Amino acid sequence: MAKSGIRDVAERAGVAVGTVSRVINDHPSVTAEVRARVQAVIKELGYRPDPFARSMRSKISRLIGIVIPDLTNPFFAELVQSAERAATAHGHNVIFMTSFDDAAREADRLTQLAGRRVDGIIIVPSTGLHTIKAPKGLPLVAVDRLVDNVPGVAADHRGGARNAVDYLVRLGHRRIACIAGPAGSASAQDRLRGYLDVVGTLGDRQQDPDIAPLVVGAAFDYESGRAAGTYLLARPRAERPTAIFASSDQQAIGCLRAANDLGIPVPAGLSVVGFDGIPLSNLTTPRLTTVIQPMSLIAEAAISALLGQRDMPKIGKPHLFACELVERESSAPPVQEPDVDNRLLTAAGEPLGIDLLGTRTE
Amino acid sequence: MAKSGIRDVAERAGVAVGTVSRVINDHPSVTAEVRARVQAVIKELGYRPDPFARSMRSKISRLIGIVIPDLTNPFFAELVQSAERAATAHGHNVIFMTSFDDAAREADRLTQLAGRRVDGIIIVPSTGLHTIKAPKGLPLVAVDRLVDNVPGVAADHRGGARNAVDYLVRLGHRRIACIAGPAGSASAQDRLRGYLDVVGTLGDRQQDPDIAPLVVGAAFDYESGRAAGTYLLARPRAERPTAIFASSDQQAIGCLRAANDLGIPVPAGLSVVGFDGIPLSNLTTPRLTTVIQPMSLIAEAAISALLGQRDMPKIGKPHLFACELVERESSAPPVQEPDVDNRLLTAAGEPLGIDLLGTRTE
DNA sequence: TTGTAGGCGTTATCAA
DNA sequence: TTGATAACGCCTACAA
Repeated sequence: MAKSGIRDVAERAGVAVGTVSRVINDHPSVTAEVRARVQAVIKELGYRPDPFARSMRSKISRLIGIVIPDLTNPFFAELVQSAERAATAHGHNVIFMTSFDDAAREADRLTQLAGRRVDGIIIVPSTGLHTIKAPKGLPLVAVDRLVDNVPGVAADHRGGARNAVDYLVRLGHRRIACIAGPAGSASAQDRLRGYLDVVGTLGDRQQDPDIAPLVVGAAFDYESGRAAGTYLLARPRAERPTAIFASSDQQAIGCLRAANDLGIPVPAGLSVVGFDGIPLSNLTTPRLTTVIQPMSLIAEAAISALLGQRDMPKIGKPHLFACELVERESSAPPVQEPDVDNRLLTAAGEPLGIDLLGTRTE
Repeated sequence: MAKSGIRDVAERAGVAVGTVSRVINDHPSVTAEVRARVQAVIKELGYRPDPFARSMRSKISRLIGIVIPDLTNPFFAELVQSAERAATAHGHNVIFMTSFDDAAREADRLTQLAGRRVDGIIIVPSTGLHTIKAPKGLPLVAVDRLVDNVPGVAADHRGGARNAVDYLVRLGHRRIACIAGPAGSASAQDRLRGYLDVVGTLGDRQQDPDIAPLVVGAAFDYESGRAAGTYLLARPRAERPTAIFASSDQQAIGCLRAANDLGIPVPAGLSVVGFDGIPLSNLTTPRLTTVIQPMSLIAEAAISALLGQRDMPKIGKPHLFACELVERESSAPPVQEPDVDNRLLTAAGEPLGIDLLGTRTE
């Protein structure tokens, strides 16, 4: 049998096509009796409305686009998975795209999505982007990395970072280094700010050079974390940080690796705290103390903002979700150090690559 | 200005709508001059053909669906990413869906995809599935986990496993355990077969009970790997395997963790070999010796089979891609053992959960 | 090569 | 509440 259309159903049910349409779309003004009859016929004929014809008229695709820089990042993978679940719950499907963290490609993807007439777009902006050329009239929400001209939802990166570093301070650490994320990432900047919030108020820098910020920039991935960790740790013990706050779990894990390569025991000789709360963070050796972002909450909020049209965050006033610090095995109080001449430490105390917070490159 | 349609373009260019359509679709029978003029107008007006109207007529959506069990598995994440890249290269977009490894949900997703009129579907079947109810007339290709009634492309799991275990044997190991994947996974079965291929021909079992297969089943994730590893290693040294072949990198990494928890040094006291070649495998401590699957090749092959319609693997004759064994730091020759009474080992030599290869549950 | 017109399967409008 | 009918934007014979 040829696939049946709405008119087949109408005819078989003895009603007009309009009525069938109303039944399909749950329009209130249909008698219960008629509705039942029509639905019976629909089931009988195995009728499935054609999404194209439908969208052509209604201008609604029930499709949303999601663009992320890199699915290899487990954090984004979790985001995509959660978003898909939420979208499905709202009766929508998801077109997935990767920007490979490239602004040009990202712009192209956005255009494609607009061409597809998606109902909305969720985007994790590519690094370095601070403004997005959104197709006119297309709901867009930025997730995780916030930008200036688009509504956003994200974790409270700054607050989370603050908690993490504060925790290290309470543990007794003073020489706390920070592996910052890429300079172009808004979330990386916020985490760095959180770090500086705490370290900056740590006491009198004249008295104790150790408490100066020690920051090195790196990409978010494992390997960059390892490189940054190696850089930070490859110096005499007296100059070496006793704790490292990494801007991502992947960096932190790379850091663990670096410490291991250098024969530095964690947490005995070094405390490491990560950020994100990817599943793996709980399975490393030692298990990673980290700041967990409530990913599924964030994804759901983004989706329902996009689809529900209510609760849409104002531009410039993003919705922020609190993070949770989980204390695991990679952090501990610093060990007693052999006497050292503090004057030798000045060099190490100098801020490194601190221009990360410099002017934005529009 | 209201968004312009094909007739606006036609009018503005002084041609008929049919001609414009022909230009859009690269139909050969259009004068170069006319084509140029039309294209100029298209650009001038910023005209974008409506995909719905277009698909409604042509029955082609330029959309493909991809359904995987779990994006949290970095291996699948890489697959999705590669597939998206390949699909984009073919002018298609990707609708992404998660089955959460649940057959019912998977079936529902397939139905949805069919309803969307996608041009084809790539699926990593959920565990335990050996046959797929494919929507009639919809090109479908199974990736990684092969099923009986659908064309498939995957890595040569069995060959890869064989190489890995063979490598351990050449290193001098005899008591080689295998952490098998879930019983329902075809790829897990193939890897187990590869393991058995080698261990089964290892010599005279009557003479040397050590060479009997030692298999324990587990899910593919970290935690299951850790549990399985703990189970395998929590016995007297003399009965303990000297090498473990895990069916996934995640399992292997969990295993590393278990070994560490039990104070067993790797590779000095235990060799571990994984499977998949996820990025993380190169960043663990120690770096993991593993079998790398050529994911992007596999994804590309799947896409071009689906879209190119040529090179479509025959049902029952899947396209297999060779894996590469990379030797890293988690494997080494077994260390000299203290004398032990071999007769005590018989129990450990018994196959465990070997029914993994039993009859399929259709 | 180009123009014309019919129809794809729905939804929306307007009467009844 | 229901029915009839005109769009929706495009493709594709078929005719010129």
